[in-house]
Amino acid sequence: MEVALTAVSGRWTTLLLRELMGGPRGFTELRALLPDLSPKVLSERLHALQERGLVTVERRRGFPVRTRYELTEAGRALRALLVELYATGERLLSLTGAASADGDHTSGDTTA
Amino acid sequence: MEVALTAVSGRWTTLLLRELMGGPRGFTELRALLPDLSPKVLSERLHALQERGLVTVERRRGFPVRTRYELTEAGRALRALLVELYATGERLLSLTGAASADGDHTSGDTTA
DNA sequence: CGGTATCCAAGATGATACTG
DNA sequence: CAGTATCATCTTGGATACCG
Repeated sequence: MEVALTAVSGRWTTLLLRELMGGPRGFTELRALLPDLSPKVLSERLHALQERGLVTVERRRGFPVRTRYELTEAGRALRALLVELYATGERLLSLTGAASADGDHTSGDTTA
Repeated sequence: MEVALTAVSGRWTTLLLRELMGGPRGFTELRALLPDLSPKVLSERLHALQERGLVTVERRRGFPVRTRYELTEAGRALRALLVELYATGERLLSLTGAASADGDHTSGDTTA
């Protein structure tokens, strides 16, 4: 559990992984997707993900420089965990009586 | 995802939840189960879990004082997440080439 | 038994500015 | 475009001692 928790822990990490699940992204592109994430922290997260073997980087020489961050198979293996985090979050919100975080799908039934 | 992640984040939190999954426990009992967890941090975790509605406390007057910490329904709703954390951890370990944490079910192939 | 109060060391995070 | 360097600060976790 430690390794899984470490993989997704740290502020912005889950959001960053979520963006990468949608396909390869560049540095500035990620900055735009996550506007409140400072370049320093983004850089740190990306390096951490690389060290854990969850992300690979591909650099295209030329001008301007192009970089692509892409999930490895191990990185993609986190999808089920992210889904479970989301599902558990929803369950918690309904059990503890808070409002849903995004659109209104608390309507009929959140018990499923 | 934030709420689910918050629920299980923090050092010792998953281990603490794991113990509580086994049934109600007392403070000193938890200390014994998690020897390296200081009383201050245990106290903090327990309060945090209460604030999030994941744990309830029952105090028995008399002597000596008896306290029982018990998971609420919301707290028990975390079981699936803990299981997924474990499963994802295992998957990560085999994909990134580390040794398995428990029994050997890495048999097939770690060379890829 | 069941905690709380203090103090301290480390790490995480963020703002800002600068480089290739 | 794609980062790194620096600095200040907030948050965590742990050791220890003490209280009801």
